[in-house]
Amino acid sequence: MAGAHDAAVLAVARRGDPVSRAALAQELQVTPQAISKILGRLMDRGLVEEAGTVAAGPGKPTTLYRIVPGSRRAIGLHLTRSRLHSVVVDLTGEILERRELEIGRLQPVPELIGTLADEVRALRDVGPGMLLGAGVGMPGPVDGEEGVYRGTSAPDPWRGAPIRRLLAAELGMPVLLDHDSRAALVGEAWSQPGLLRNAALLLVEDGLGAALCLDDQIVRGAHSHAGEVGHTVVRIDGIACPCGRRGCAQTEYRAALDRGDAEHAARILAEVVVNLVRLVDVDHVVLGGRTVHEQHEATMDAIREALAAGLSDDPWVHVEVMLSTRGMDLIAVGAACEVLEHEYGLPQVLVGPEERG
Amino acid sequence: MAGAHDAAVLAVARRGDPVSRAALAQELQVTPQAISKILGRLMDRGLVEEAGTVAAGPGKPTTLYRIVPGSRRAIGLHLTRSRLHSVVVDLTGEILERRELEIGRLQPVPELIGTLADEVRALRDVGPGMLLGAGVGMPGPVDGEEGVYRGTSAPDPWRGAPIRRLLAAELGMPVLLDHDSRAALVGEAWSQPGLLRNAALLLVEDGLGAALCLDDQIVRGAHSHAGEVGHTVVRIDGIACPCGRRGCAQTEYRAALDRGDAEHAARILAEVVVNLVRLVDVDHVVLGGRTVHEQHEATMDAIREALAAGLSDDPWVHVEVMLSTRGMDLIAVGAACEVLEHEYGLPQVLVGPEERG
DNA sequence: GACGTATCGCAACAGCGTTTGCTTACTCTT
DNA sequence: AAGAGTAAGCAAACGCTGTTGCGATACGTC
Repeated sequence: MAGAHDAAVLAVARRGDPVSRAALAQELQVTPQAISKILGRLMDRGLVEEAGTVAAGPGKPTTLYRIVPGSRRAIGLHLTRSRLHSVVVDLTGEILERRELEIGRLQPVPELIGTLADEVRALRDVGPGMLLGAGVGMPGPVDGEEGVYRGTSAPDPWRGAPIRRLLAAELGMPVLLDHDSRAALVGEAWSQPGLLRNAALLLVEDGLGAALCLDDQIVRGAHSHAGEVGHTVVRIDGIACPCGRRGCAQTEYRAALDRGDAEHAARILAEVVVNLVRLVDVDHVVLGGRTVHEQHEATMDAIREALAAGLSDDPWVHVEVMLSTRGMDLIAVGAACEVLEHEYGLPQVLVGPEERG
Repeated sequence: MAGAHDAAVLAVARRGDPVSRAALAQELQVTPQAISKILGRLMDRGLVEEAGTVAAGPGKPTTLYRIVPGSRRAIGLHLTRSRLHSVVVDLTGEILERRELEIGRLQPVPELIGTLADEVRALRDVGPGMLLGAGVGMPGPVDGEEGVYRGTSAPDPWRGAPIRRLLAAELGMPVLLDHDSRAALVGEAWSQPGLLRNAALLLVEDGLGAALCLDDQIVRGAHSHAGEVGHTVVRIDGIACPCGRRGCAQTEYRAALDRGDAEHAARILAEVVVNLVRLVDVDHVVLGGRTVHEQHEATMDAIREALAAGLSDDPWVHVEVMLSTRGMDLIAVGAACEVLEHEYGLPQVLVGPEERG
């Protein structure tokens, strides 16, 4: 696990307040001496710096350390069929600049890559620090490992496009591609380290998506398809869905909205959340996405109510429901944070036989 | 990650066929020299032995190694309100002996501990090898970390009982406690190493339970409650459930069975499985438990059909549906395998800030 | 019997965290 | 002002694990 402790120290530093070696040693369960070596490495890389000393009683005063937000940057793109939303963020995930582009028509893949590359180039020189690369978040089935948009069975010019490889070749920098909801959760977790060890994010845009983080690991699944919660059935024999089944959450939700029944729509989201909590037992649920943002209070109330009714009332099973801290930038910031996470996050756990492809 | 490679080598050896150093080096992505050291350690502990040589062409013939099944043993208990099923298994998870005990009435906790301990003592001296400890699998909310039966809000003499601590004290050996479905999945994964990297197990006993393994990690969740799939809603506004909500899978399933509609019952299980696959994207689904065993063919067909209908038809999203390999011993064997896993499995991943409680 | 080849194993080395002992820097007491 | 007490930090040695280099061993072929 090379770098696991380095990443953990960086995660603590990202919380904002300067920290002492002793506090880090306490939190990571290693000796202060090991923290010295870790901080030495991080300072050599320019990621961390000294932040003065505090004297609290007798003895040598404690040296404090803090993260250097401006030492690294990453670019994040949120791609949909109609718009392209772009941001540059610093090492802590704070936005340095933001761009917005309306896409008039469905571009063929080579043109799309050009459009994406132009946006990245426009942000390339914003802010200080080393630019690590660009992340792209988009809806629909995405293979994050391969960096390919899988698409559905329906005809689609983007289907099967190896976006990561093409864009990386075009730009000459590292590129990551992921599902929009997973990107969003990575972004939320990056800026609130330690809080979302076991969390789910529900993304309500045109469709309904989810992402899971269990034991500090983002769940991608066997085929990188985890989180397709929109076509989860909440009402057997319910409304027919284009996917061929009946009673899918996404279709029921949209039908309720279309007939003006916001209350019932909120209730469907609530049932989805409760089902999800029962299955994987997360203790934090984050809501995000364009649609939910408009009526978030009512939706959150409905979810909290359903959780209270559906779960055991013991205090040790409390589930915190919260709104995304990033608003409309949620996915673009998340895509950028995937790049940061890739470089400076906890190493992916992939042990066991035939560990790497 | 102390012992991660040792555990991985043991996992490969568990598959049965003797293996060479070169093959292990290839599979674990380490040098043959490292495999030498790892095998040396494992042989010192008696877990592995040489298994002859084979000469395949010019050069020094390859030495083969195999696991020593009789070197270790573990005891597994499957506890329900009416029965106690016990097994001893060897290091590979094979059953050495099995016992069955009817429990006439609901025993108070001290008496229950005595009953459990008696069964363990009866199996204590069966078979060769070092006895590692005992595992207990039981239905209902169980806190595997703490080894406590949480129970529901309903009055229950077992509620809050620290079974692990009490039984360990009584027996003077390590004891593990876990949810029945999680134990079952650990058992299945132990005897088929490498196959169930991303898998779900659906356990159909009196209730409906599930367990998840994602990226080779058993999912326990924030409160050790993961897998409570029985009270997942599959039909909003459906049949009233004792849990207070309507349309819970477990209640709908039982209602269908009670009115003799086996086909609809199977369909409900199928919807649960499809929902689960969509959310976490597992590529293996294992079915187990008393109830499903009687009609497994019909149930499995229904699930396969629903998966084919509900999932994209692309070949790279195939989901394998299989029946438990252990029949009625599923949970008892799984509980025993939790002990083996605890001792010789991949180390639990718990990195990051405030990593240990 | 000499030669090529593949496996095996010893020895030195490298990364990372721990242990141990000493130095530094500050406060409090006399 | 000098000394005692206390906490933080540094340096070197060590342990564990896997890697690299090189020589030893065992087999086939010419």
